[in-house]
Amino acid sequence: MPHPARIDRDSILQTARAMMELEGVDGLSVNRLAAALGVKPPSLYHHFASKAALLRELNTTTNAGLVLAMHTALHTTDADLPQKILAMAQAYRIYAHEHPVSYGLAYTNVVAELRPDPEFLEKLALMLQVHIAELVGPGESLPALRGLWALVHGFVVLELGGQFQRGGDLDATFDQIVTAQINGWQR
Amino acid sequence: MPHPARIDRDSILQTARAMMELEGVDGLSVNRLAAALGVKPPSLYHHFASKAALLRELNTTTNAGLVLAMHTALHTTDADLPQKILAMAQAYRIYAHEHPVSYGLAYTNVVAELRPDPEFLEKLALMLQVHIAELVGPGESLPALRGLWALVHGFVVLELGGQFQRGGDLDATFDQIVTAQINGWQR
DNA sequence: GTCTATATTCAGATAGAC
DNA sequence: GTCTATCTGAATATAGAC
Repeated sequence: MPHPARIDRDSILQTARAMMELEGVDGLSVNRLAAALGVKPPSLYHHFASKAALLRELNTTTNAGLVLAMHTALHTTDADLPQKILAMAQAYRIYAHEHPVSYGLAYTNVVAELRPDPEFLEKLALMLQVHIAELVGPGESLPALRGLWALVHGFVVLELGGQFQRGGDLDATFDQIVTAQINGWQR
Repeated sequence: MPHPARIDRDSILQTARAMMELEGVDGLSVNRLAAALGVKPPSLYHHFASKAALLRELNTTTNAGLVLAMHTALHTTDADLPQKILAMAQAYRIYAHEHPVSYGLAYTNVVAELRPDPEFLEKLALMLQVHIAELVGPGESLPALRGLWALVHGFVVLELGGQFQRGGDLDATFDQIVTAQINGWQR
């Protein structure tokens, strides 16, 4: 058998993700990806229409990972409401730390072309919004959700970008600022 | 005179910035920049050692612009402390809106190579921290500063990235969440 | 200080044989 | 489904003449 099937969508995505995390978004080229898979570049185009399509799939995976992480955090905590929200924020941050390059691809550098299925974004958003609504009332739940998302996202991006140059306990800071944001809405 | 001086550092930076804002970071290539300046690519290398050096200067300009915008906002407001902090946050956001691509280059995609002089970052940080310290006390001023920065940065990046898909009055939301963060620290 | 000309490398993508 | 072979284009950067 000269050419048995050696790759499929999953193995491509997995390798692409690993390569991206190791060498940055720019380090992920079609040529290099093919080489890492032991295959020639044209083969990849039988599985993905374009590089953009591949990146879009990677972003979908990232969002699914975020949703799962938060879901798990939520259901392994039976504390009060503010604690549950904090637990989800922590899970989000941890996931971003574990996949910094993937997270950056999905949420900074945002090119419309690479935006994943909006359905996933809704899922992610609603999961948090439900609990926030309990805290601040349904009328304020959208701005409150956005404030929390902005806070968590901003913190993660700044710390991953090395912008907090004066050190300090960033884990503790994260908990403090999330708590402050929650408290600020409750009064 | 066959070859009079036609460009200098300032004109290069100005044109580079405009080109970047119009066509994105990837639209700014050395070749295209030279063409826009009516000059050939090699000429640029007499003014900047590399493309990275040029981008680093652009980032320094962005940070200087942020500092100036916040400084101006601060000194044209004589309200109480929370209002002053809000005014600075608003000025930061407006500046980012006016230079979205430059802002993105400076604060997302952060490659160490392109990081501007840390001195500017300190300036930017201290300006805010002084006022935050009055609000929360000096001991908490660093985490509080970081929380505010994360919130503002995160909000700006998400809105510029088109991630707030459900519409709404984002100006009002911004004021609300910044106020919530400030209130959360005051209790 | 700018030019012409070019080196070098790499990108994403495709045609057509097997 | 994978291959060989190749296209096309663009990128950053440099040597050396004027």
